Amino acid sequence: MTDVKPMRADARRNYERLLEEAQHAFAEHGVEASLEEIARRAGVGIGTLYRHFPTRDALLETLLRARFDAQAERARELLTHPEPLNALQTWLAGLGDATGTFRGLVELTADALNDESSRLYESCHAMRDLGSQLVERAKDAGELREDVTAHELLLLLHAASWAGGHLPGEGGMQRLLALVFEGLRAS
Amino acid sequence: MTDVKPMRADARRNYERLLEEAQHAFAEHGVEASLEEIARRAGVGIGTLYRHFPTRDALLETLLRARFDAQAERARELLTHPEPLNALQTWLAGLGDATGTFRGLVELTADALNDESSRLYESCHAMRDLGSQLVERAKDAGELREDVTAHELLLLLHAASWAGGHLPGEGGMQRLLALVFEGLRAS
DNA sequence: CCAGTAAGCTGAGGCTGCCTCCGGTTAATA
DNA sequence: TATTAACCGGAGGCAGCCTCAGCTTACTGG
Repeated sequence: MTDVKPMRADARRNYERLLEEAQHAFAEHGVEASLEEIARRAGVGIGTLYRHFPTRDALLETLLRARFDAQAERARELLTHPEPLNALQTWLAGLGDATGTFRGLVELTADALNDESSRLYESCHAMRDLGSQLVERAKDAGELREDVTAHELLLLLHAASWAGGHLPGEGGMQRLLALVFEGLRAS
Repeated sequence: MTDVKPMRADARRNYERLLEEAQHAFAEHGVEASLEEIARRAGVGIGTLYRHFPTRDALLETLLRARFDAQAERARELLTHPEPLNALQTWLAGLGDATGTFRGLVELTADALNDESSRLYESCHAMRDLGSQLVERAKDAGELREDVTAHELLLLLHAASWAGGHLPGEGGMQRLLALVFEGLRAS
């Protein structure tokens, strides 16, 4: 079906240089990094960047797909963890770390969850499904309130990740996520 | 001390036209709305906008200061509310509504909380202090866990507000805030 | 009422970034 | 080695940011 012709050698070279530089640029300047700068650093015309990645999202998506897959794999492992709620929390924390790598990435992924036409929506499909299974398992075990949805939890995670990015030190997200899971009321 | 000379009549007129248009523009397009567009709609050269508001933040701050004051006033009222934790939650919800009016505003205010040199930091000082008093009161009443700080709570509120803005319908923030306050564990 | 002047106004211009398009280049193929 | 489809490059049009030098005008005191 989708048996793509192999790329021409120069094309492949440029494609890979672009991905490298994009990774650096996004890590350093956030998801709004200048595309022209990326092309420049890759030693390639701006037109070439657009040929390979027609939109900024397409570029990001290519960089992120591997992570989504890894995150899905992690969920599969955690589905056999003896403590369902802990497993869920651990998984969410990992996801939070992943979305914290590029400044501004959380916004993108949060929006992607509500936009079925987005490329990112599609490419994190498997991951989301496995996340939902973790949620259901925690509910079935009576460890998680029944009225909360996987979608809401994912959003809460994104919120914690977002907030962590707006805190000076490291590990803010972990602390906030813990608070959310433990609750705020005095025991 | 700060007895400012009264503005020239034309200056005052322009200043007010600019604020009006800025309010519209930010409400419609979020905090990244085009400043040139604002100047254009106000029937004023771009230079005039920059004369009155040297930065985008200065413009925003002028628009927001009144809200901060109102929010501080609200906190003062709630300090006498019979249920301290409820009072705190109510106050936070109000604050969340306020930061939800302009798209992108939450990011700004969250950052301002960590940047003492920012104009916004200063201008929401009184409001923050009163918020802290609400937190202390809830702790003293034994309704709120002792180990959470006012700063963390404010950040959680911002997180919920942020997330609410990334949810399709209305009232997402309220729901998420409630979840955070009630906790996630099954009862 | 008028002239002098500080305060205020303007918008061209330099910069950066986005994205498109088409003439020129080159890797693959036979 | 000649052919050609695939690929590359970067000029150019657009929009937004911000500054600055030259012009205009509201106030003032006489």
